[in-house]
Amino acid sequence: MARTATTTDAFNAVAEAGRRQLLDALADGEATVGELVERLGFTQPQVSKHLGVLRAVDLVSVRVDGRRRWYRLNGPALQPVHDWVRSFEHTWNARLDRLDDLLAELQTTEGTP
Amino acid sequence: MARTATTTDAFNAVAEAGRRQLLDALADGEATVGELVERLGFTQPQVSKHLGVLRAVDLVSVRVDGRRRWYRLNGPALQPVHDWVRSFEHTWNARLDRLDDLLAELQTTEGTP
DNA sequence: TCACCATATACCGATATCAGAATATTTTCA
DNA sequence: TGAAAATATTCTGATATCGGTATATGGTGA
Repeated sequence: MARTATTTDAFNAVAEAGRRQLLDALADGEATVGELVERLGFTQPQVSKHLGVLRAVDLVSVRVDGRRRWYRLNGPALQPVHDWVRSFEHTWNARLDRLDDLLAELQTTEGTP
Repeated sequence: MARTATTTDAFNAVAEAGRRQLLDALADGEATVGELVERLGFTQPQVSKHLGVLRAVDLVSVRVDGRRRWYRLNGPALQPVHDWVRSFEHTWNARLDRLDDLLAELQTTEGTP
C-alpha cells in the first residue's frame, strides 16, 4: 500500500503547497487556467493537473466558456478541515476558547433575529 | 521528484487519517504508545512510526519515563493550518465572518482589561 | 478547411510512503 | 544475570505522486 491518494479528501488535496496557492488565487474570484499560470508562475500542465485534483475533491468547480475554462473556488469543501483543526484551537488560545463558546451560543439562536 | 514529504509541514503530516486520530486521542492528555495502540487498534510499529512523523513536525512531544514514553499534543503547531483554512471561512458562513471581525477587535485590545 | 489558441492528457523517471513482519534497543524486576 | 516488557528501527514490496516534456483534444476565426 502507498500513501493516501491526494484525491481522497480535502486534507490530502490541500497538503500540497502549490494547490494551496491555487486556492488562494481563486479566493479573488473565478480564474482561467492561463491566468493562473501567469499569476503563479507554474507550468500550464502543472496548473491543469493540480486543478484536476482540487476538482476531484470538489474544492473547485469549472465553467466552460468556449475554449477556456473558468475555475471557481468551492469554499464549503474546506469545512471538514476547518472543523477538525478548530477542535484544537483552545490548545493555544484561551481567548479564542471563550469566543468558541460565544459562537456556539450564536449558532443555537440562529434564525431568531 | 515525488510527493511532498509527510515530515515537511503540519499540512502533510495531518493529511493521513490515522495521524489525525492519534492527535484526537492525545487531546485528552498525555498517553503512552501502548495506550494508543489499545485505544486505536493500530499496530505498535504503526503507532510508533506515525508518532515519529508527528514529532518531526513538532505536533507532539515526548517525555521519557523508564521504559515507556509519554506523548503529548503540541497544539500550537497546528496554528498554521488553522490560519490558512480560516482565511476561507467567510466563503461558507457570513455569520462567522462577522465573528472574525469581533475577534480581530478583541485581539487588538489584548492586554487592556 | 486550416492555422492557432487554450487546456487536458499521456508518458517518464525518481522518490517517499505505507502496512506488515521481524528484529533491535533499552529498561525493569526477580 | 537473565527474562520479560515497552518501544523503536529495519527491511520489504506495492503504489501514487510529482515535475517535465511531448502530444492530444477541442474550439475559433480567417
